[in-house]
Amino acid sequence: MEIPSKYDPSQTEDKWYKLWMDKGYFKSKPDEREPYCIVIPPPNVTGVLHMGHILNNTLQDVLVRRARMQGKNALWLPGTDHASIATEAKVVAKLKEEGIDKKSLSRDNFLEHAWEWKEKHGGIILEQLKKLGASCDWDRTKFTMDESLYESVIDVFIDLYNKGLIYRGVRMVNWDPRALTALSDEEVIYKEEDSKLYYVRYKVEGSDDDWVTIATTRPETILGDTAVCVNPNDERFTGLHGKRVIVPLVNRSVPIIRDEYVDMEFGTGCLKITPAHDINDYEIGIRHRLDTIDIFNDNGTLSEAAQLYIGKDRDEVRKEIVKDLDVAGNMVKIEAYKNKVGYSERTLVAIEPKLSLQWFLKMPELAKPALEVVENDTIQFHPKKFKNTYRHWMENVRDWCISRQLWWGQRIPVYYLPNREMVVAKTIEEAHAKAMAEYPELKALKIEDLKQDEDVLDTWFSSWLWPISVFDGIRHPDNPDIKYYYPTNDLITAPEILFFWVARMIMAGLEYRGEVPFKNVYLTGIVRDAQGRKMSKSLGNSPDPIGLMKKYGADGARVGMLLTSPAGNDLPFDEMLCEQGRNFSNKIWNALRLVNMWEVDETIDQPDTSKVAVEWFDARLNETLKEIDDLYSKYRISDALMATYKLIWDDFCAWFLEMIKPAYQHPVDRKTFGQTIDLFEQLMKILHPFMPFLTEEIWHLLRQRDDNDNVMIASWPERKRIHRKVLEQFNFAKDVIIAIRGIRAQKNIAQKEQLDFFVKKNHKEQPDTTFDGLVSKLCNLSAVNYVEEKVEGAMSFMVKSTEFYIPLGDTVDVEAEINKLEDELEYTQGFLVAVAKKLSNERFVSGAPAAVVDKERQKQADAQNKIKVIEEQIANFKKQI
RNA sequence: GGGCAUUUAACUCAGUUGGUUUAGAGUGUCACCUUGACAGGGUGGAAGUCACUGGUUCGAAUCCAGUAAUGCCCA
Repeated sequence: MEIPSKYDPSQTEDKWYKLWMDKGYFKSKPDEREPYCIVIPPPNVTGVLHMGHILNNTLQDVLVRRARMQGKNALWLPGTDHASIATEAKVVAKLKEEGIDKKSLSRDNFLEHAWEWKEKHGGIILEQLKKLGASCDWDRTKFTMDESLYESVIDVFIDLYNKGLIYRGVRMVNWDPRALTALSDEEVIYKEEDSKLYYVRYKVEGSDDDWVTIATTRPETILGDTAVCVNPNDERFTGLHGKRVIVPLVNRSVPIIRDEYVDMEFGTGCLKITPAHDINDYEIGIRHRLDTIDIFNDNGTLSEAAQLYIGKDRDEVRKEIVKDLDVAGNMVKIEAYKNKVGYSERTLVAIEPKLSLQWFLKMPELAKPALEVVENDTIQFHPKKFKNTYRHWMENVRDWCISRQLWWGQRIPVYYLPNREMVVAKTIEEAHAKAMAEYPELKALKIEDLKQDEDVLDTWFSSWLWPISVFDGIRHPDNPDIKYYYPTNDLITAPEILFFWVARMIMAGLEYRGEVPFKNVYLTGIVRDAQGRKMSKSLGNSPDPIGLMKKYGADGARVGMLLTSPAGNDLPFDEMLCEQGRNFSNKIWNALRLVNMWEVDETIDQPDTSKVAVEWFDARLNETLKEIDDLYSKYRISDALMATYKLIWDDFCAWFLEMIKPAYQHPVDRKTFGQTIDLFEQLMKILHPFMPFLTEEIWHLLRQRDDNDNVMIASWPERKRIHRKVLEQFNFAKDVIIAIRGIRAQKNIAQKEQLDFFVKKNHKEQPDTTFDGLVSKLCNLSAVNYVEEKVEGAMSFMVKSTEFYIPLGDTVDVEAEINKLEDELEYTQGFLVAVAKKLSNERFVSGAPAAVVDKERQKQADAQNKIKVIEEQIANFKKQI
């Protein structure tokens, strides 16, 4: 059969993925084997695959495929989260396009639209993961709004409420005036921007012409001012203590208060205080018992409390109030100023700090044990440096605002009663019964009188249960799945969500299972473009992952992503890396073509050269396998890939196949052929986690296979004892071969021109001829001749302390040789000086360990010997001039 | 402003508790090779004051201090 010279992934990928699926190889159910489990960090249901997903999911697939090959019962459990804000925003936008206003819909009606949208678009990203080769157990796909997960979230809310960990409070929250919801700190993106600092003067009450000038970036909030604050140590303002000032435009009298929070250097040293609209002002307000005046409506327009500009948008009001303050004679000056403004991650509008009633989860009690398990390495972070970051956060943790003013999500199970009390219950019926029991005075209470909280829970309040709820371990803590798969093994995610996801999963795991949710956390880097910018949709700087897979093959893309992505380091992505991945595919493909086209002759014996070659490569494979296993155990995945890459490209293709290659149009012996196929198979197993499709294709082209003989379920190679001696022998031979090639290159001698070759015997030692045949074969030598004396007029070189000669007759350029030898002499002498200096140092000889000193002595002897030989050679050449 | 990292070849990175020749890899680059698996290839080169300054040590890319630049997190 004719095999094309280029590997074509489009011919293989879908075929093998389908076979793996049909065979049910991705499926897992509890049995007596050791489990290995990864739960996917659930991608946003609105999402499409981006480069970060490729990186993250390739890593997971590598780990899970290897674990499966190691005989573990491997489960990679997929799913998506409902992403309340993002999804709701998408659905609202879609309805708007259809001319439907969200406000005109009932809650249930809206949710119908949302579910419809989810059914239609929610699975895209999972389908894309299949293209990547992801070996997830798709039958177990979960969604954070599935009934069992939904109910788990509600159960947990009720439980934590009953434990006194959930409370309702007024807090300054990050308000998104477009999405009309509070956001967590993590959902706010701060951007530095050019804005302005406005200097506004307030008249001192009761004075004729005394003024106080404040500086602010937000003049529109003046309408909500309830104080002006100075630093008590600021001598400029001692005369103002106890006085009051008049807030411009609204003419409200407010006190001048003193607080050390005020930075005397900043602005005028005088700070206006708006407790309802600034977190710091809010805290000062509490300290000084100030009034709070909330001047904004939820949508960012001004409320009646503002007295002026009622109903106008905050941005509009800023422009108007600047003019009006100027007209009123209050505007002193305006300066250019850079400050940081928070924006909503989802809707991209500026965040409004706002006081509102929200639900909170107390963190300190939950955080303490969650810190402990990381400190004592029950959970290990890779790389370790994130332990510090984690500790810092956990020691300064703040209560978690878990309510969101949205519809898409788990609705808070709190019911308000006509008597302004509330009950927490799973259903309205239960709430009713509970209310009747708790408040006997509400005899006539009807179910309709109960009003459920309008808000839903933060999406992370679902995700933090993910490793438990996907196994239904909240509702049924003793079910076989949760008992078997929990704790899971590895979690692979981005450092950005270390706190608001990873940390909280650890808290939930300890709270609800009494056990950590995973043992290792691998933090990936962030995929950046060539200029170091984070890849994002808005910048449009991300390549299309599906396009990449088409162009370079899924295997090529996987290798490309992994090649330079050590854990925790950012990855400046370059398509060149995928090209390298694709080239690697092709290299392996062509190794297969070579082996496949050999004709096998049953009658010929195995040549010694092939026997030695097989011995060597087998040793080399085992040596590298040990290294690879070790790298995996340290989660150094890109290093494991590189070791695999070099084993295949350099050792197998460049060295081994050349060693055993029969002469042109000659057959190969049965034994060598069989051993080669065996070794090739081993390599495909080792490579399989990285390049699942290519390896499966090659596996089936290497020999006839039974129906269930697929590399995906083959067992990971067992390590054998490493034959060290043959590795050393090869390394020596390799140096000799490289030196001969160097001479060929330098002298422009074609490979097909045979060379004579002499080795000067070291008198004391019996020469080791093991690799002579291979040196001869690979370098096209007439023979390897051993001589007692140096060969005159020949090109020569040294490996260790052995001299080699290649007579080239007239073609030797004596002068060039002398120059080359003199360079080498100079280097070796320099080296010797360095070594000698060490050895002449009394304190080195007495202070350093004996082994180190011995090594230095050996180096010295080698160098001295080498210098002697080089000097002789130079002298010989000089005689010829 | 506070905290945590990072800085090694043109690029991306290794370099373990200080001692494996005067620091390695992959990619790129240069020269040669239209060799029969592969030009998506082969062979052979070049390329680094290990950010800087001091210190500790017989010995420092490695440990310590300071400086500078960059990144991330928090305020």
